[in-house]
Amino acid sequence: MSTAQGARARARTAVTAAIKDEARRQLAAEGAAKLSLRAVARELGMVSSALYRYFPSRDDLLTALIIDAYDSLGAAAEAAHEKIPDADLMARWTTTCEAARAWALAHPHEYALIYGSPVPGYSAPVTTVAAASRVGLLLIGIVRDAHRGPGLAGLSVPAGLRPEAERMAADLAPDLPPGTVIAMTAAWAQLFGLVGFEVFGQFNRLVEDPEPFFRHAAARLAESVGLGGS
Amino acid sequence: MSTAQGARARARTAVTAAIKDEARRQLAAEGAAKLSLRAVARELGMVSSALYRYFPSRDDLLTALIIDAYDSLGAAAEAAHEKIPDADLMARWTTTCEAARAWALAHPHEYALIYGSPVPGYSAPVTTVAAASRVGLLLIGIVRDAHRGPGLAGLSVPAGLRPEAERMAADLAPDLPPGTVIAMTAAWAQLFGLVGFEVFGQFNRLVEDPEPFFRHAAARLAESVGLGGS
DNA sequence: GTCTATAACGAGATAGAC
DNA sequence: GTCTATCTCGTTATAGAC
Repeated sequence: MSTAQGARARARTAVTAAIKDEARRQLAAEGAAKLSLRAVARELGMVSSALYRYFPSRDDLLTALIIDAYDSLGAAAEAAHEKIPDADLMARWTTTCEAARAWALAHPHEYALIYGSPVPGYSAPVTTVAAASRVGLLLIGIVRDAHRGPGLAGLSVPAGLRPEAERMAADLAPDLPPGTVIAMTAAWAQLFGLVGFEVFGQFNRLVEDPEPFFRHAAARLAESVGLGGS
Repeated sequence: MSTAQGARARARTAVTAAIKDEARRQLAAEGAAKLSLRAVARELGMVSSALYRYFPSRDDLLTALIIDAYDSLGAAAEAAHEKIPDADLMARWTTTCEAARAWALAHPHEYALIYGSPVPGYSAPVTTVAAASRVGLLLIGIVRDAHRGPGLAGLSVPAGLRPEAERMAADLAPDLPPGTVIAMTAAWAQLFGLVGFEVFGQFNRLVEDPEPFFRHAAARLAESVGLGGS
């Protein structure tokens, strides 16, 4: 794709990338709320109006950064996951979780952008959901493979949650038991609860060596969706 | 205490409260990053320098808002918890979790302030930790009571986590088994992972009725620290 | 002593004329 | 695309009212 580009298109992608790089730098320094097209332009030696040829608005630049962050996280998780043998379900799960944690620690400001407080006045468009789902889909795939093997019992759900569980299963993974889909959704949120607490400093002065702590918590999360022990 | 106040002191608390109220309003509208002393003063019909009689700096105002938020959350959780009979450990746990969720949904911007992305350039002082620990202490108390009863087995920890587990137990709850302390810390982070995903909209278009979903997840969290079933 | 108001600083954002 | 005049901000020094 990039080899087939003309010079004009190549220049355009280069400038687009430079804009996003500078925007990410500002994200780290000032936070998403203060991201300003003018400041990005100034730092790049451009005039602010020139930026509008690349991003029609500040919100569109934000959306691009969000999609990039989700994709970067998703790609990191997928790359780590691919190296594990298909049969080792538990290792596939924990490796994926650890890759998500490692990415978040390496990119705390982009992590804050996608899993932190919403940016005031900004509402993410539907265009972001595909990228946002990548880690979740990876985890679903692992649990799906576990259910292909010998009889793995579905997890139970209380009566009041039954309709929601069935609706969610139909939406997300019709081949999985509803109780498992519920447990996976919770595990997904809980995984990012653990990651967020570490990245945002909530564990400071409390957990001294977060890596083995996280490793253990991720393994227990796997059990909560029916993988491994329990 | 407040009845023994003179007129001077009463006026001072009233102005302090008005400043914080207005600051909270701006928090909701613009986010913590854009909290401005001048804007608060303007809205109150004061001059910005007058605010320095009440808060020595913008960061001190932020700190006060953070402590207030933690205390408000803690008080809500404690009030809900108090109504449950001591013997019903599972209900004490789930009620506390549900109170935290309800508070977060009712105060999303204050929730973002304490559990969302860090405010750029601001670092929370140690003064905040007492208020920040209230919910955690509540949960520890429940599990402690569970261990007072008949033989409740401690949870296992892998060898690599053993030293950390023992250090954390010594710090947080010397009377609880180290594995349980680890599990509780993870459950605490996971609880706010669930709450945060809902408050920040990550469950939009995914979980239609979050209340029974959360109720079930909180009950399963209780099991993960050794309460009830499992 | 306790407060509020005026004025100013240095730094940065912004809007509009050119 | 550039320049300038006018905003904002946090913060301080100072002077005066109660």
